Amino acid sequence: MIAQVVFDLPLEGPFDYFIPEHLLHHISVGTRIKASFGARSMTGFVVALSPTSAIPSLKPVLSLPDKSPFLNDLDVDFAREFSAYYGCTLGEALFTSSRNRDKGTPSVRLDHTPLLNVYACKPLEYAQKIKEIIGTYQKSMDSKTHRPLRFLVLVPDVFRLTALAFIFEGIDSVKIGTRSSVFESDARFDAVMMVDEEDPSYKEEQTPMYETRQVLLMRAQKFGFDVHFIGLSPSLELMARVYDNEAKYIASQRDDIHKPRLVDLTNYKFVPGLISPPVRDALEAALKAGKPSVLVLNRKGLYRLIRCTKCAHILKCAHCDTSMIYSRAQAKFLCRHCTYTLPPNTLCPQCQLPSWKFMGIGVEQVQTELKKIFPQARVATFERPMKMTAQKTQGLLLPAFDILIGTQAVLRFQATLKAGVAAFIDFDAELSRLDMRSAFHAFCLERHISAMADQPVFIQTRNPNHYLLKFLSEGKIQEFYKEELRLRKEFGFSPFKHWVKISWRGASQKMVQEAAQEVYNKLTESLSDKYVVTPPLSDVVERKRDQFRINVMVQAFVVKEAVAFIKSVLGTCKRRGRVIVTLNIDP
DNA sequence: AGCACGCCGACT
DNA sequence: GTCGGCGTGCTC
Repeated sequence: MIAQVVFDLPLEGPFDYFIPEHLLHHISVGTRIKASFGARSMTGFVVALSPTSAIPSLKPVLSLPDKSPFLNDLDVDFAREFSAYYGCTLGEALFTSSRNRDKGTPSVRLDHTPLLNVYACKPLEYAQKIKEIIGTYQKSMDSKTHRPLRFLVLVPDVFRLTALAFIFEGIDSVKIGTRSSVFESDARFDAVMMVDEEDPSYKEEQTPMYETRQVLLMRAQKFGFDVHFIGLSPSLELMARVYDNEAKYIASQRDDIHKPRLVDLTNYKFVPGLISPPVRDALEAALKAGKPSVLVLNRKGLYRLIRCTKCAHILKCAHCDTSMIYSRAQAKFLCRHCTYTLPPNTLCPQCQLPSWKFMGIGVEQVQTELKKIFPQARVATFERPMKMTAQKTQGLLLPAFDILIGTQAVLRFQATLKAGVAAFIDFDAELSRLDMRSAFHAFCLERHISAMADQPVFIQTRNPNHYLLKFLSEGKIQEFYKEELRLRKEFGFSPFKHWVKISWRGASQKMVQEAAQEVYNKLTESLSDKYVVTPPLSDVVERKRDQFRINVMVQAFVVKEAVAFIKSVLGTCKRRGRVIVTLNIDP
């Protein structure tokens, strides 16, 4: 008997191995095996069994690392689908979907049409909502014949993991996990609940760059379990399903999030210009009432640009194509993409002077201004420090404060912090980002900050006629979804059309350019009318950690078709030593 | 991907 | 003379 085996490599395979007599009855599709591959010994997955092989001389399966099969044929089926969608090999798909999984738990399938529910409610009510959903399953359960109920809850980050783990401590019918736990979802769970499914943390940023919601929906279809999405600002992908009657939308009865209050900055001339009079008055009132306030400035609490006053030279990172930023807290210059830092007494490389001018605004300037206006107030700042480990961050607590200034990182306190006043210092920065999702991101941020405050949130803007601000201030949430979906349809974005981003990176700019150009030429030659293909273009950050980056975007109706096409073209292209190619679906 | 093989240039 | 850079090709 021949085992067809795949490895955790960018090689399609499969590779044939003969099964020695003594292992014959222990090997099936999904079994993990050890075998020699080229000059090294590797672990692989059996993806098929065959009596014959076209390869004349075969190596043997050496050993089995597990007592029972690690995965089964259903898992291999799923991995096939996953690899076709995300453009990785079957081996890479099997290894990613098994990496964080308990040993010996191949997937279970039920012939059941999955229920898709979308619950709109506030973060404070999430735990309650999960309990309610569990309650409905307990009610409808046949107590005599049924096994114990089991639920899987997916959360975007460790903060919500620890918060929910605390609430559900000792309840072993509920398993809580982050992104990679999605691969544990199968019919052994009566339902899978996904919290804040629009959160960007759900997107894996390493290959295969999967989107957790997409994987969950793929698995629900394949394995037949119910899915309940719980969140305050469901994604457009999900709402499109709601409008198409593929998912049921259930709004919380007490949907008491206030409409925001717009502060049109063009109506005010105030010095120095960060806190407008209406926000200042509201903060003063909150201070008198002894209530905490939250100010959001979604820029790291640092000065954004450092320029020499003499020669206008801008201080840049030695390894990335970005300007350095200054941290008053750490008292040094930082690069936001790598670990490179420069001491505060750094001289201008051109004129050897230490006379830097700090440009742009950050959390620290707001803090300075507030201390002038309210000298008696306790002002705290919060931002996500770079390169922070999960353990460190979990232990991070807020000091006692009257006014908190923070980036969107303050959202990690949304389950516990209740603010009197909440305000966006510069909402326009959210809207002007070079990203087609910027309006939706701004919408999510506004909804979550609003839900933290017990009075209408202030939005400082110079652009009050932006459609997002119009809809928000009029409380027309569904209208915003419909407009955003209309735009996505018009410009061909998810969920209507999809974009595959092909990225090249490497130390040699020339080699990266050549590699991208070769693929672009072949893509446009062979099927130019079926797909829209953008020419090779440098990434927003041209060089990151000493690597040059170039992207090509391919727009397509059906992701799997486009991915298959792109992979076939990549296969015919010259393989350049130190240029790395990656695919990102709907980046 | 990673490892071997093989071909050139630079050194004890 | 040999060490080591890196381009090429292969892995059942």
